[in-house]
Amino acid sequence: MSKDTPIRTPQQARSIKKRRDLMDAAVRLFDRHGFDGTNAKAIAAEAGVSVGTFYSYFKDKKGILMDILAEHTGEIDHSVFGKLKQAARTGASGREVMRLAVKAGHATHTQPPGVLRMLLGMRYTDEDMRRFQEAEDRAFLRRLTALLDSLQPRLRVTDTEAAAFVMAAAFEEVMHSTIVFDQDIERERLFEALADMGAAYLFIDPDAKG
Amino acid sequence: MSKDTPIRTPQQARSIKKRRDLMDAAVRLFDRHGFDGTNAKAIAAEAGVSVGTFYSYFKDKKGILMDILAEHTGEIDHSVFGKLKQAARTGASGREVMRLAVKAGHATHTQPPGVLRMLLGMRYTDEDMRRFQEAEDRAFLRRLTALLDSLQPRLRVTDTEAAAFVMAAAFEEVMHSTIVFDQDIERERLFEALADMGAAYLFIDPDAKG
Amino acid sequence: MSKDTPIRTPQQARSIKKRRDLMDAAVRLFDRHGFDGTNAKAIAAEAGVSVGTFYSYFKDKKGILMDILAEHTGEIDHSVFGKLKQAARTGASGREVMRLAVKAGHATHTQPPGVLRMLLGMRYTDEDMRRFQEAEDRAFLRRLTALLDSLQPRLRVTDTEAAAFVMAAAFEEVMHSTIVFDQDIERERLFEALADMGAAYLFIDPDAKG
Amino acid sequence: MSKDTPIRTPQQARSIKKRRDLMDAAVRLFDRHGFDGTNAKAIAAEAGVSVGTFYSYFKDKKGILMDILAEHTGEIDHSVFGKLKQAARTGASGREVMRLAVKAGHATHTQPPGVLRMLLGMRYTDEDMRRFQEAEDRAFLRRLTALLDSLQPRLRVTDTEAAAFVMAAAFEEVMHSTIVFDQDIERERLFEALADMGAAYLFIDPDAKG
DNA sequence: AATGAATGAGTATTCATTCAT
DNA sequence: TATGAATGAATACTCATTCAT
Repeated sequence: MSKDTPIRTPQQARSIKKRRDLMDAAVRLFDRHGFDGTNAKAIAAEAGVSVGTFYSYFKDKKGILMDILAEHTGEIDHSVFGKLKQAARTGASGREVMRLAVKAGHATHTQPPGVLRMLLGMRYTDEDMRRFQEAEDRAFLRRLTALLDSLQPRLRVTDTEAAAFVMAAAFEEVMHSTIVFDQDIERERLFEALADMGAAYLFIDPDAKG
Repeated sequence: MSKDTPIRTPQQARSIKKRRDLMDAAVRLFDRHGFDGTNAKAIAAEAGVSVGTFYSYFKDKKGILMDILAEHTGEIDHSVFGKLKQAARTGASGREVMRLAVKAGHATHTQPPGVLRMLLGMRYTDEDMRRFQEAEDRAFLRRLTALLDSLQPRLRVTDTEAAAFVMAAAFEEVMHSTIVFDQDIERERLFEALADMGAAYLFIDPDAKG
Repeated sequence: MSKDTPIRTPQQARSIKKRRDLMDAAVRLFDRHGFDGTNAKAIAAEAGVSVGTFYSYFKDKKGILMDILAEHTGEIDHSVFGKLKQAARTGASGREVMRLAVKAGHATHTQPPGVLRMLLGMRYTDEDMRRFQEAEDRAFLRRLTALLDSLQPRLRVTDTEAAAFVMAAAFEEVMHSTIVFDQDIERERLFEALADMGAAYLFIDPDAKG
Repeated sequence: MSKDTPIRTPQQARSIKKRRDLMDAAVRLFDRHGFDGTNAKAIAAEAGVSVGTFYSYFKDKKGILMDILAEHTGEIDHSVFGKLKQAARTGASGREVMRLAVKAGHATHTQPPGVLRMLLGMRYTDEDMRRFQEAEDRAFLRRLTALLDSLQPRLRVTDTEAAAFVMAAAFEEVMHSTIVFDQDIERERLFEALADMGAAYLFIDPDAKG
């Protein structure tokens, strides 16, 4: 019931490496076989340790997933919004800002495709995952809305919150589609269309220098 | 695969009804508990028949899912594209066409939310599902591209294929989000933003009557 | 969550036999290895069926135990109290009644020693078991108290409830000891002492005919 | 068994304290969670040392239990039998002796209820435990028999060995019941009944002064 | 003396699917 | 046609114990 066994937060170099190894192994296997298709024993084996060791570093099979996830979070926003704000401030046109956004959005998706697929799937399947991503989405939307607000009065949209939502939706879906599904259309054309969409939708004069 | 007990394609009225009952039962349970959370025995029980009977109507647990899916397909395209083409031909403005599209797109999602969630999740999880939906998406894109082409020369986009993709992506994601996830923003505002996005992105003069 | 899979209550002869076989197998293994030392797979194997079958007849590993237990219950009280009341009514002396009681109490313990040991152990270990046996004990005490009351005015005890408790405690412990532990003293001497104790403790004149 | 790292028998003060701490910690946890519900790591943590240290003081998880047990042994007999013999020698009536016995028997159970429950359960479960307690019981019976013999010719029982067994059984069971199980009857009534039983059963004239 | 990281065997339970009746 | 009893593989997680440091 009230058992102890707290999860080890490694300080020693060897411990840190082992944790790293386990997470890398997990990413490898999740990428190949998905979450349900991967079991703790296999992760441990792939990392060259025993199951017991796995469970001393991670509370759960889901635990290691959340930890992997956490690594990919936070950096994202900073890089994306940082770049865009700076561009807007230094006189870039709406179209240029959107092209940057597409590039940044793409750069953001660093996970192996299989991992991304798994993550996306679990949004619909796993309650914790849904909550986690919902929180992330909300935070992202707040920042995007703020960014749009800061671009006024160059914008043609007035409900920036809704506009942010629609833009984020379009971006996400296009990004994910190009990564996890086979597409007939080359990625570059899609990215260009995406940037064009943003430029035409959001800006009064997409090509006017800021 | 090469089994000798082929799946019954029911001709008799009673058989047809039983098949119907099973599919309805499955939808009910999938909606409540998802795909993995529902077992064949439970579906049979909910439909008031035995597991054996279930397996004489459907090859698989996945089999019934695919059959359910198949029902919801085809009708969709017709209704959506039919309405839009007619509107465009009878002098609707770009904005009006987009508003119609949003409405139609929304009307298209007739499945119970839980079923939609399950379906969306399985896109990323199940190979067969992915293939099925990829095929559907491709067909949809072809028709949407054709629709856009038929709207020339009123459009500002030239790569209609890419534009169709981006529009479809935005629509899908917004629709799905509003159905399966909790949103802070009211649906109507999102729909209006979506229509506005399409109008501004696609059309040279969104408010000009066709 | 709300899965179905109700436990099969067998009507067909073959089913009944299988259930019987499983329970007999379980008794055999519980007797030899105790509850924790026996796993469902082993019970199934001993009964010549698969684990799956085990779980279609019993909810749980504890389920089969409770079912085994239930078999040994109820008959007990009837036989014991029936005999004693009749003896008292037909003029038996206090001592004769007590000798009967000892005999009946002993006859009541029909389980194999290992099973009894397991059951006794689980009283202290398993919450469900504790509750079950507490309920049984309470019922038993009520009946025993009533029996004593019906023997008035031949008794020297006045607080029949407490007397019943003490008598039951002594009986139980002696019975259990002689069955599950090694004793230096021959069982017959213990039984005679037990009857003598009851006679001297409860009755004003233990040897007076009723 | 033939390992070369023998269990430390502490001579230094610090060692003795550590051993004490571990045993106290174990008692605390055993009381709360039982034997199976407590693991070596938890005991070590509760005592503020490492698992390794635990295993340098005790051979086993069972080892610490046996050591705890050993502490509670021996003192018991002395106190109980000492008091009773003295009372009998100084003119107490049979009833008075029995009342003293009840009081002493009760005072003897100093362990926390959870510990007692665990111990009682393990009698039936663990071979070592059974042997240990069997040995204790035998020794206790020998002394009790001797005590009874010393009370002759005031006794009505002749087979003092069997009488001792029955009395011990009744005492033990009543004590344990009142400690580890919920009872409807107040302890005092049970204790009075117990004393009355002993008086009436053992003594020719329970109220005659010795 | 002390630490605590590492090991890995062990177990209850579910469920898709088959097939004898 | 229909039944539902039977199968058995597959999986997450715990914990007593060791031993290199």
